[in-house]
Amino acid sequence: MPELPEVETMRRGLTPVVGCRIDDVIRPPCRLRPISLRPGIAAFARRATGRHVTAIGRRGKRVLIDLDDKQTIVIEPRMTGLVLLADPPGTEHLRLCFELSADGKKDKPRRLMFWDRRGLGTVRLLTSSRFAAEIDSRLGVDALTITRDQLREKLCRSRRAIKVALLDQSAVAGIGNLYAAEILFLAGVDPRTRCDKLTGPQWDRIARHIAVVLLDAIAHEGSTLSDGTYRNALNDPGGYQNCHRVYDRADLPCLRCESGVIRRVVQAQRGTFFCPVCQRKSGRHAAVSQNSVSPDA
DNA sequence: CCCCAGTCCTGCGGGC
DNA sequence: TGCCCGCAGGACTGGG
Repeated sequence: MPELPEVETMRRGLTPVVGCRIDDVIRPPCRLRPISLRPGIAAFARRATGRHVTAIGRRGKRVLIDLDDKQTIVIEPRMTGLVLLADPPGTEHLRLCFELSADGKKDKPRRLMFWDRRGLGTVRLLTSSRFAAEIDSRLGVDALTITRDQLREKLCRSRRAIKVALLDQSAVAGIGNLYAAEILFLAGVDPRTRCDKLTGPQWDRIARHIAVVLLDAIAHEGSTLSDGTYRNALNDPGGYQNCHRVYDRADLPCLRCESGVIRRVVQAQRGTFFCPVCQRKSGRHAAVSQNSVSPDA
């Protein structure tokens, strides 16, 4: 499931597309239900064809492709979407193709593809005013740059559990289910703790470990789970799955304390993984920062 | 406003 | 062996 580190890795792999011209936008034949595409394919192709790509960006879990007339293509991979320059894992889930040219420049990609096994992903072509209305106004500060004070100000009055609040993209953009679990583990905070009950030191540790975990995951090029779906733009898997401390480790011993057993509970209909020993509600337990399991050790 | 449940979707694995 | 059902969850919507 692409979260911020996976989408950032996609973005970095897509930079060769900058300078390319979009020659056509094609929805390949697909027996499955079509993904959400706005506007429809005819208007999408008409508005994008002939435009040059000026930048590849990212906001939260969305890939942004800026065009030379201030339009932006916004791709949301959601659960299983991939943005690829290399050939996709298979053609039956290929959802959208951008045909590219580069005015004789060598080594430029000829196609950019959106592949999505489950089809929950979306692709939109937005004008700058629509971008402001649909992206800027709805997403919080990007998780990679949010400060402790911004995070605390945004959430400290909420009665939601901190794990649920971290998934709210209008508060902080980019954290999903997997990284929320890893962040709260390293911060030593029980994921069920209400935001309005968190102490100052706990906010410090949460904010610090948002950056620690996301940067470390980007350095490993994201997490490719056991279903093998996630791939970067060149169809290569990430490596951070080998660094997970709690996610998908229910009933296994805690890698840090070795006395706790990782628990799985359900919060807001999503699985939450945590160590009941290392992550106590009292907050008395120190963050996991001096241990070999931790990235900042 | 705040928060939760339901919805979309496909592939996979457990149970029978 | 094969079928069915439940589960996975990001983002949005509707309702309490």
